[in-house]
Amino acid sequence: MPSEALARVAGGRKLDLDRFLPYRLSVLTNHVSHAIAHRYSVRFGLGVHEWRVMAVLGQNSGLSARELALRTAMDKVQVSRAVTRLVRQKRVQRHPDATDGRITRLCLTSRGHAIYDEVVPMALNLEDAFLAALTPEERVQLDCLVGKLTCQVRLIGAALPLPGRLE
Amino acid sequence: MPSEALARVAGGRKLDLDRFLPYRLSVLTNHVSHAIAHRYSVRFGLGVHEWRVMAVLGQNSGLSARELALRTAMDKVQVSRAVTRLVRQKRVQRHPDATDGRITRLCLTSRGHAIYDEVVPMALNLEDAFLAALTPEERVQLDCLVGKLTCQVRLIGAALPLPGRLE
DNA sequence: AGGAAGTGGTTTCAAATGAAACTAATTGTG
DNA sequence: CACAATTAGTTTCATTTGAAACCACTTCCT
Repeated sequence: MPSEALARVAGGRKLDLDRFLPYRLSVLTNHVSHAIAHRYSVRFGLGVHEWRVMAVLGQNSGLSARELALRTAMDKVQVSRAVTRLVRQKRVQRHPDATDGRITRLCLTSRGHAIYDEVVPMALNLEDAFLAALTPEERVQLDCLVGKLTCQVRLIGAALPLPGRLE
Repeated sequence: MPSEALARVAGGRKLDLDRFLPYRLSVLTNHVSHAIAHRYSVRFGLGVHEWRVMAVLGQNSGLSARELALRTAMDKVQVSRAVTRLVRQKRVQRHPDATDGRITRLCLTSRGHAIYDEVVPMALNLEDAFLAALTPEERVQLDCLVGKLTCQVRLIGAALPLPGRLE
């Protein structure tokens, strides 16, 4: 009875990390994020969160912090901090909202826009470089699969509050 | 000439975050990781890194910290800290290596194994829950695509040291 | 053998993070 | 109108993280 170097059985199945999808996804994503982040961080001193905020503002000027949080999947604290840094660097500007005193509307400064216009092609080129490994059909598949999984993970996440009711 | 609310053009293309693959992957992965981590963290006080170490040791007992780092895609500092915590909790044991005094070999304690045997089915069930969104063929596709992308990202990552030579 | 260079692993220190508390403005309600 | 309940956003504090410096041991080289 070989006692170790033998993965434990669980519900009849073993856990093999190299075939465990969440793990593989995580490794893949970390590498991708790092590769991209590395490029613009060395060039502009931009962190991931800062860049995300800029990316969304570049597309959609005048959002509030809360709206940013929704669109970036960051929480409001992260948004707040990223915006603070960006404002300090004069890459983003705050404008008080006309009708609601709690809200500040955010947009890129011209300086911010200049950076945006430089980073976007970097990001797109890097995306191209990754996708170069796939055929056009495979890219369509990927798009579809990621969409479905994202949708599914939201469903499951919604059911999460329940503690250990999985088994 | 509509000056804003109009994404800037970059090399002829706009950046639309919702269609930008690295971003979508990142959001997806974060949700998945969180969903899983949440479950075992509430139940066992296990962090992501600790669980990864345990997962690998459960499969392959007696690895060194460096080998763990390779298999988990964590760096050696993270491994060191995760192992320190796990040892403190008596979930992992260190054994000096017979022939190389720098190395310590690591393995799960019986206590660690018990946890492993409980977490594995949780993880597998959750994986099933995600994959339930896909047909069997789609799962095969996904497997293949993730493999190709992971391979590609390694290639690109290897070329990374070059600073801004992308454009 | 003996010192330089390399490796495994831990520690240190500054910066990033997350959760909860907090401020300020708004909305709702009696 | 006044006062509780919400919402936007910031701050605080304890913990985590990442990078570089740091030991201890081994290997390489002469």
